[in-house]
Amino acid sequence: MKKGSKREEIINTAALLFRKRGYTATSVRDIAREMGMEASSLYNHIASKQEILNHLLLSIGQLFSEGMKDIKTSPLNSIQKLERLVDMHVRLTIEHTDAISLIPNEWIHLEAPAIKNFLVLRDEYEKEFTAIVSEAIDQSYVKEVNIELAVFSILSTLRWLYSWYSKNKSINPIELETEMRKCLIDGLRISEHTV
Amino acid sequence: MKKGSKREEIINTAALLFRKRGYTATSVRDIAREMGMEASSLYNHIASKQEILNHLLLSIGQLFSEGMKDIKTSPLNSIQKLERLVDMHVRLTIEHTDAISLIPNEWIHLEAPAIKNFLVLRDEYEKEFTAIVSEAIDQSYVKEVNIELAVFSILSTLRWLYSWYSKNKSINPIELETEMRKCLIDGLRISEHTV
DNA sequence: GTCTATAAGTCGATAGAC
DNA sequence: GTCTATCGACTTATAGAC
Repeated sequence: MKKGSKREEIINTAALLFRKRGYTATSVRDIAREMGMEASSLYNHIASKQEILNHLLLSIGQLFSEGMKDIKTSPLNSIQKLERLVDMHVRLTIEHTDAISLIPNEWIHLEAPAIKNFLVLRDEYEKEFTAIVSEAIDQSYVKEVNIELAVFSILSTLRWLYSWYSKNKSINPIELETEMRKCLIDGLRISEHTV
Repeated sequence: MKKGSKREEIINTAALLFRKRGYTATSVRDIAREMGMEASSLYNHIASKQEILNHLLLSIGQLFSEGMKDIKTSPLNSIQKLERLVDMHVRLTIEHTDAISLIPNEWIHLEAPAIKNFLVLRDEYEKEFTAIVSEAIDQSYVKEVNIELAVFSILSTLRWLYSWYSKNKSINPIELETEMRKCLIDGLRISEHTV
């Protein structure tokens, strides 16, 4: 496993601590202790604690934006795009568990102007997600539901998947994608027509 | 609207601030400012900041436990119980939005022994929730899915509902229950047999 | 690039006057 | 029950020696 720069090590260490204790409750000294150095030494590699949070959230936000763009511009139909979105969340959750854990809550500790950049990225992502669900309804792949609530429901689970994955790392990624599509798109109930 | 005691006012004010800024980033002085008094005066009504968090999380946990007990011991069948659980989350979210917002993340800031009490309540609740889904599968109301992942998926959305509701308070509660049951149990996809 | 020392401020909580 | 004053610990971040 290739080792990153010391800066990257610090950022990854911070991500783990931010996930476990929260951004505010994690001190620069905590990060330094975990790195085996003094707090002041960290400042040779990072500008501030805030910069770490900013970097983590905006870089993971970029990954989601790029993934969304690829799926949106693909030749897949709307329901296939929806399935690919679920798969992308599963894959990014497995690859960037700690950074992703900051998305639901810790973004509130971003300062201006970083917080605005993050919220713009998030809003754009949700709009594009909503457009795909809307298209799936128009094309009769999906039932007529409250679209905003359906998108919220799917994204809530996908954004929290990191907490489930943290405790179940041995699951096969393909199986996780399959199960998530069942839970989020297909539904649990056995329809009366097929019983 | 009946006004509570000053202690209750403080706790409700703290809940709102904890939701918006997080427990750690909310100072006792912040709570006092919102109450229009000095920080030291709060201590005539509460023992500590930690006591507020403890009270909020354990009292809301009690409400869920009691609701679960009522549903579990009811004469409903398993799929009806599952629907009632969704309804209960919706109702408690509407009635206790701020306190419920602390469940996904802020419990990590509980100290011993309160944190253990909270986690015992939560684990019991999840076990009983899982048992009901399991029963629904055995009785062929629900498809054969990864039970733990399905429960996680449903609870993720229900625990995050407070954030959607905070921005959409005008929705009719009955409609919200109906839509959540569709998203979480029935599924979005139109099955091939019914098209 | 790492250290020691420290600045400048905030934290939760308490003492004691009124 | 509310206030002013304050304690001691902790916070992020910087200065400067090596």
